[in-house]
Amino acid sequence: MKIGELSRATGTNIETIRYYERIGLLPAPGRTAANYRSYGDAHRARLAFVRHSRDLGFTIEEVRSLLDLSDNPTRECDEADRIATRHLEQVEEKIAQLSLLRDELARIIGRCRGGIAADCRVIEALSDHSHCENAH
Amino acid sequence: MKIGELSRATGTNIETIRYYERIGLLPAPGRTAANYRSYGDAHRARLAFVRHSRDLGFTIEEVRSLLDLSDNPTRECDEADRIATRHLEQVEEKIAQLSLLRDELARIIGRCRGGIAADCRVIEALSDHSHCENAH
DNA sequence: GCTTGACCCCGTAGTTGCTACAGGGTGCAT
DNA sequence: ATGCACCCTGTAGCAACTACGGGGTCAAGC
Repeated sequence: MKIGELSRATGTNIETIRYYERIGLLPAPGRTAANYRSYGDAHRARLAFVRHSRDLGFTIEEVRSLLDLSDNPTRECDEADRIATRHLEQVEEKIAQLSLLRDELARIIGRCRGGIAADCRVIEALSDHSHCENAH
Repeated sequence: MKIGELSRATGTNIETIRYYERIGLLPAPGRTAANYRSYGDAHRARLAFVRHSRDLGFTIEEVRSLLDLSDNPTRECDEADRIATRHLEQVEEKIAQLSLLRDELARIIGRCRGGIAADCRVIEALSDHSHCENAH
């Protein structure tokens, strides 16, 4: 298939596919006589793996390691487990941070009664960190 | 005070302070005879406002609008409220997304029993989106 | 008086993960 | 032959910094 078809099949921007090839995440495919990229099922599966991993929030470098493991199926999978576990920890930490943020924002907004900026609780709260309840 | 002192006082990288000045978020301060930047309390307060807003996740452009309101205290504060409310919605959406992610990751990792990559559930789950329970 | 070190200056390039051109070629239908 | 959709390459842009190279300034210590 040509790049446009692969793009539609995987929900990936064409520019992104070429970008992945450039940084060595996807192998360079064969070319047609007209120098068009020509992909097969293996390419599609690999790109799906990449997209799925990226959607789950893994960095490009993490995806590279995971692909590497996937390419060498006799290797121990400790590393995949380690990468995923560390990522899960990061996601959990991010959720905790954002929850504090959400509470702080809700508290700030809740105090605003409209009117002019001089009396605005949002502006005031931003000016003075000491009004905060959480560390952020 | 000089830039290093302001940096320590606000917990802001020196390069970041110069960057904020370059993009017009902070006013250019006076200079000493040796051409060193010289800051006063007003600068420190403004930078604290910026840092606090950035810590709360507002974009630079949002901070610009909020600073503008803060500089013009007779204006209506509807806009500050609108910016903060929209931002709160975005934070809540992000938390919801990350929570789905966390569940999916936990589910994937929970299935891994160690061993070689050929049998690794993490790799398998990444290869095949159909194993997922959530849309992401 | 001269060096050492901490601090400051500027301008530019790098980071992550794409996305968007500009300026061209290809392939098929009308 | 001419329109149109599709493809190619290479480079530049985005956010929000961060790092670097190559210099100037200033007080302290020998």
